[in-house]
Amino acid sequence: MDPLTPAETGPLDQSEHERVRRAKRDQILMRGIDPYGAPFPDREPIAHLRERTEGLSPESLPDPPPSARIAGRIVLMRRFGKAFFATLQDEGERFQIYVKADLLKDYAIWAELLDLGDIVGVEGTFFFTKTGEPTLQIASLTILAKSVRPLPDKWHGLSDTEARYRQRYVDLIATPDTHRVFITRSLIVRFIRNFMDKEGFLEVETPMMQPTPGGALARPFATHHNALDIELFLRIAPELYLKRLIVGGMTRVYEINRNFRNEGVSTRHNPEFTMMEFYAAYASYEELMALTERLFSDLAQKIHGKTRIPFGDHEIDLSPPFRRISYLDSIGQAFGLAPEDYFNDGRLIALLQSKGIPVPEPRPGKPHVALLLNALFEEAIEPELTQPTFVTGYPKAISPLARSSEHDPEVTDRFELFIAGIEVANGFNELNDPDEQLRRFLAQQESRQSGDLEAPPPDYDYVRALEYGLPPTAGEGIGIDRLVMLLTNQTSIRDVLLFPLLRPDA
RNA sequence: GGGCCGAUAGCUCAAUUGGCAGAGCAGCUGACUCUUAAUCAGCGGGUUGGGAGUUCGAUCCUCCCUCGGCCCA
Repeated sequence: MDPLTPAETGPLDQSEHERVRRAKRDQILMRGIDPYGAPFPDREPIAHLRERTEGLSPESLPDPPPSARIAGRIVLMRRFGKAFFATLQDEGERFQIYVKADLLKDYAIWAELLDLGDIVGVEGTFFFTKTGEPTLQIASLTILAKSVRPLPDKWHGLSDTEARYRQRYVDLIATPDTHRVFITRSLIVRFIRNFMDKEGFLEVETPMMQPTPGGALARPFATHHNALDIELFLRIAPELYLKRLIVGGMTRVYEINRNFRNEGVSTRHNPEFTMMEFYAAYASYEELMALTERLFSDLAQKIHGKTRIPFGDHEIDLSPPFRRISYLDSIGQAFGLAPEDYFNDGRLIALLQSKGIPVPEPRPGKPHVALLLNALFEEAIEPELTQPTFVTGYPKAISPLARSSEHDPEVTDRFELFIAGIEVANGFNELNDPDEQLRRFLAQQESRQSGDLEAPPPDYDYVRALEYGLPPTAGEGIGIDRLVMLLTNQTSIRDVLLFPLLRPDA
């Protein structure tokens, strides 16, 4: 094999380390050994070997001792003259192996040509070292992949955040905690599916590419289908499709999948994120709040073994019931505002000014009063939403898909759940009057035409579905990434996404 | 979009007032058959993110750009 030329390697730089490792790889090759080995079947996961040998001690070691066949990446190596210890890592778990010259054919080759980062398969017998470390004494060794790049520092690992996100594979090798977060993430999602199934919900999958994006206020990503020659949008929410299913007679449905919103990135936002949406016919949003409390406390039990969990500098108590406050009344109480002034623009502006809070500029398509209320809410209420809190009683003006309350037509039967100041869930009684829905769509279209790019276009087929009759239905969305953040104590969404969106490397 | 901070060897980090760019790990050579961040002796390794400017002289000061982090919108 001819060495690659710089023109061929392109942006893949070659350090001295890499040249040395490539030379070692070539020496392995020259001995007739494939440095990128064949499959290694029937290997036992290291975690399993650990479990299997857990109860053993040097005194209770059976004769003959257990044997094992494991594979993994060499992450530590301690060489002596005619023997070496190495630590193999497999699925984030580590196990020590001991290789002796008088027990392994070709010992000299491996002692010379193996590097940190190489992946090997080994067979040997279990024993305890003098210091009591469970170890596998190796009788055969196969190289499965030669690594030609050096690993990060064995002690400090990879701490450069940018490198951790761009080269997640290296982060996963070097940072066992990263591996653990994503194992936990998988556990959480599986637990939620199980929970929803037991609650009688049917898991469904609805289009991610939609001709008419809707179900949320956000700018979509646009794409194009060549064969049909049509414009399509990556979904901003599955909402309108899921409610079509309720019209069709599926009474309880849920979907866990990706949404895409063409907006900025932050510690809480990634343009693609995972959401669970679910809808329950004949139910009310109060039932969903109760379900959410159960789900969250069960999850905390499952992941932490208790409902008080650490997050950043706080301890969050996820045992039900969660605190409930009213959006409008909490603002009213915080600022001494009378209910008849809740929607009084002039009064709200005066209030903001007297508190030295910047008065939000009117924006196309948004009722100004909604922006004013939101400014007050963010100032006085949001900072106090550390412990789980359901905020209810949102004004109709900021809830275009929610049904108006029977008691007060100005507010909707809606809640948002805040934990650690993060909005993790949003649910409401769905609007099922087709004519009212059409009016709200048309109002959004007007906003759109006056420049509000987040207002979705009308979805006439959805209105037609409502005309067939949508039973009274409660629906909710739970941000899975944010929930995983809470349960794994990660304060940035990027740390619970394997591959967060970054600007391409220069 | 705005403010603040950061980018130095493969990795983790230093570098005094602007004066020869260093250490640990990793690598290479040698010793070592129970180490575990192995140890001991020796050696090599840099476009200081990119560009421009000031200066006798720039990792350091100024400006522009790229990428990232945190906070704000």
